[in-house]
Amino acid sequence: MTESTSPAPKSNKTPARPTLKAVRGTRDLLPDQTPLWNHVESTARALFARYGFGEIRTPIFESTELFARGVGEETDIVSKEMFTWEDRARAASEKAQSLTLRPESTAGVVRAYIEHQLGNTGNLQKLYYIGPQFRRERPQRGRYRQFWQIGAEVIGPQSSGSESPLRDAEILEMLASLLTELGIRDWRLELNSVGSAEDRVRYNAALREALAPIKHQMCEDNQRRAETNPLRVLDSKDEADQALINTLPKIADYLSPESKAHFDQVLAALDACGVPYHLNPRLVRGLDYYTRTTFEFTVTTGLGTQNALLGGGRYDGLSEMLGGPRAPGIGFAIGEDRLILTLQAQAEADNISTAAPKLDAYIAPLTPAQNPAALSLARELRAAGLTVEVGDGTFKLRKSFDIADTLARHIILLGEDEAATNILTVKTFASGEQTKVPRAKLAGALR
RNA sequence: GCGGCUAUAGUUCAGUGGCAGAACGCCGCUCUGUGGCAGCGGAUGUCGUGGGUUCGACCCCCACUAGCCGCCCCA
Repeated sequence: MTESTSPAPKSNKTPARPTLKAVRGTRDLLPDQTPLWNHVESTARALFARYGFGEIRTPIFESTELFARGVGEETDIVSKEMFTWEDRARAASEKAQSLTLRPESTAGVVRAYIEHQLGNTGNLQKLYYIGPQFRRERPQRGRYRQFWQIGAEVIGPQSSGSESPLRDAEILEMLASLLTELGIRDWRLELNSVGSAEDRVRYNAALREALAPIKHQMCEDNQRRAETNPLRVLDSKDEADQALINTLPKIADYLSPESKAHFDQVLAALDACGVPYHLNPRLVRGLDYYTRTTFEFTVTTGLGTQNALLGGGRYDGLSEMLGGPRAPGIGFAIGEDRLILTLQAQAEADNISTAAPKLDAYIAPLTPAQNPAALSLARELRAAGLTVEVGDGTFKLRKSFDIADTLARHIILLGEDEAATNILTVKTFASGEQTKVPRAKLAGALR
């Protein structure tokens, strides 16, 4: 912070500088918001630790090619939603390269897994991350250009058990526990298997064949999807097309015996844990890398049309797509912004405040002469672990009380008497009780 | 990227082609070491930005920007 010692004289003629604002789709989280964010994040961290996950922090930008190869060139995310720029070479030893703000984190995590040869440990890697992601979409409630995801990946060589249906079920059970622990009430788990890469090829062919004679009866979007990505037709919300969509072949009928057995074991483990789910044969994910188990948790409170709270699935071929060893994996990403919106909407419905808790004490020096002693007392109490704010001796007592009541549970009056005797006057707002407390016993009395 | 709605005080919102408003909040006083209630008083602001129409625009028109809703997409 720099202090301006010689303020320029203000002239009425000086045109005001244009106000700078957070750019479209980004926002500031102010101190009235961040306690809830921190609560969500610390709850997630503690829970992930119980499941043996460790935190990974990957760069916020990566080479564009990573996302092109990992997420898929043809996906909307890569083809039209990325913040990409050309980073020019600055020296002969540097190469110009295309860089991109990460639109999701799984590709980066798998890149790190390959780069650091984490598979060579032979152990299953359980990694989680919390951080911002960037997509150039039209902003809306629950959809921002910089948004936050809390995600986790389970990945490793086959010998580590990374392909086991137990991993899928463990992830889903963990998510159910997290949402429950956070107090999300009306979550719903939608579950599907999109099969192995080979299953998908056969299913896609069947879909195209089934769509060919009927697609012209569908809406424009679905006609386009029928050509470019038939799976996405299943996702369509177009009401008029629903009847036709229901006649299309089901992915379940195209799963190989292995894929089906895998999925059945996932379901069996979920049943054993008592985690409720809804099979949704039309649940397909937008990223190319998903295979077999795919899922989505939705909520009905607070999000409007953006009701997907989190999504994820298995990505058995992603490592190879990025030039790495065979390393099956499964992961998810929670839309933290949406999670917060849901919690806030619930709190509002319940008439519960999400405000930060009050400070333990507010110290009110009664005259400016008491200011130094007030700060010294604050230092002592803070060192003892209390949360403390200090007023100012120029404030009138009434103002001190007003401020103190909005901020803190107790007010400590520090005037000449108190300074002389080292016995402080403490008033508790909740009870209205006022007592004299020796300085040495103050910290204990305020807890 | 497409369509619709919206933008006025710190906040929530009224408002009329002719002086910019209310409530809450904020500040002061009544009240010099005991607040919250009450009474009285006070300050709020480029009426989102830029153009246009008009004697005159916060109001009508256009463009832009941003937010919200739906689509698309996704978390």
